[in-house]
Amino acid sequence: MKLGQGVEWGLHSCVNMSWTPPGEAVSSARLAEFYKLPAAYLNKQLQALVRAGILTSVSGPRGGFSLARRPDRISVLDVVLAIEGNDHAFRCEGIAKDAPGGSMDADYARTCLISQTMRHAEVTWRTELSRQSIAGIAQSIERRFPDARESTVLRLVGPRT
Amino acid sequence: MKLGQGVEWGLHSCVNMSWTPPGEAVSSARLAEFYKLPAAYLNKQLQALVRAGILTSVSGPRGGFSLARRPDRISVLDVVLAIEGNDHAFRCEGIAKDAPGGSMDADYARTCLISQTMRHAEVTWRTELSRQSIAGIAQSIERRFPDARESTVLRLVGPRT
DNA sequence: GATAGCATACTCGGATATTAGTTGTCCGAGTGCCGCTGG
DNA sequence: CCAGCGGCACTCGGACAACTAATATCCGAGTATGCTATC
Repeated sequence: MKLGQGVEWGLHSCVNMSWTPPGEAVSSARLAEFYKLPAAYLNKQLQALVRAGILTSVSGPRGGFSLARRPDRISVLDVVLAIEGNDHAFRCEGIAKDAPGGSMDADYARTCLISQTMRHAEVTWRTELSRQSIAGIAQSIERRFPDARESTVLRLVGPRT
Repeated sequence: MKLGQGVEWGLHSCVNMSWTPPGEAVSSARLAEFYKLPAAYLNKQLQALVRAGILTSVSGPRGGFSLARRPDRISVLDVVLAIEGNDHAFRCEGIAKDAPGGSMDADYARTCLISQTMRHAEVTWRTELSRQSIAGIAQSIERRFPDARESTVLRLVGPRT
């Protein structure tokens, strides 16, 4: 059970983009320099967020990424599923259907108690993540580090002219 | 976010072993034949459970694996962690310590709100799994399929002489 | 007939290939910006 | 001085390579079993 690095990058990027003024796009190169990350790979991860409808992207100069909807409408779960894929963590291959008494083959995921247990635990995990939104995290950060927002915006979009 | 196949095999094997008479060991070959699985690979997974203290193993004829403690003392989480490793799913690399205001470098896992959120969700997942025990699952299966236990034991240890 | 010794078959355990997935890099397509040219 | 136009720099997007982890397999170490030969 391991999550890809892109989840962390995607979440941080979304929080940062929730602070940038609307209409201003942030390029992946800028975000990558911010965190000292490989720019092209970060770009690749953000592409997944675009495909999931979380971000919008524009090409060309002054282009980049920006949130596709209000940050309080983007849950942490949305970002995780967009990057990791929405497959279930516990892949029940239904091995018991090959077992001797395997006449109960219909859909093993329901009848198998082990599968049910694992699925239920994963549902609680997903529910917990769906409760937290990008906006909520951003607010918590602002409360704890009052100048985080200002310094981040300054570094990302540069000093406003 | 993906769990290895060994988790499913390990859980099924533990449930089956909770039904076998105490003192009787079950070989990995027998379990593998039961589920139509590659025997050597299943053996490898069960080795991890032995290292974690969940199973005990004996070599030689009439040898095999058996539960190291009462099945109501073995949680699903124990099996999952034994096979998957007890690392956290969300690897917080502390990317923000490279960010401009990165003086808050001490231990980023605590101060980073994103890390906190992911960790908290994982804790609920683990808690849910720790509530379920091998014995509990076995009982539920027995309730739903009354003859599951008998047929399984018969198939695993053969007809008792 | 009983017992000690021995070959044997069976088991786990770890070392070793093979495959899939993640991580990282590169180049092309598209787009807005800037300067140049002509009126 | 102003409008139109062409080159250009910058961006995303997807295709390609390197590396890591999961999957699958094989052979050696050890042990209880069952047979055999001897007393």
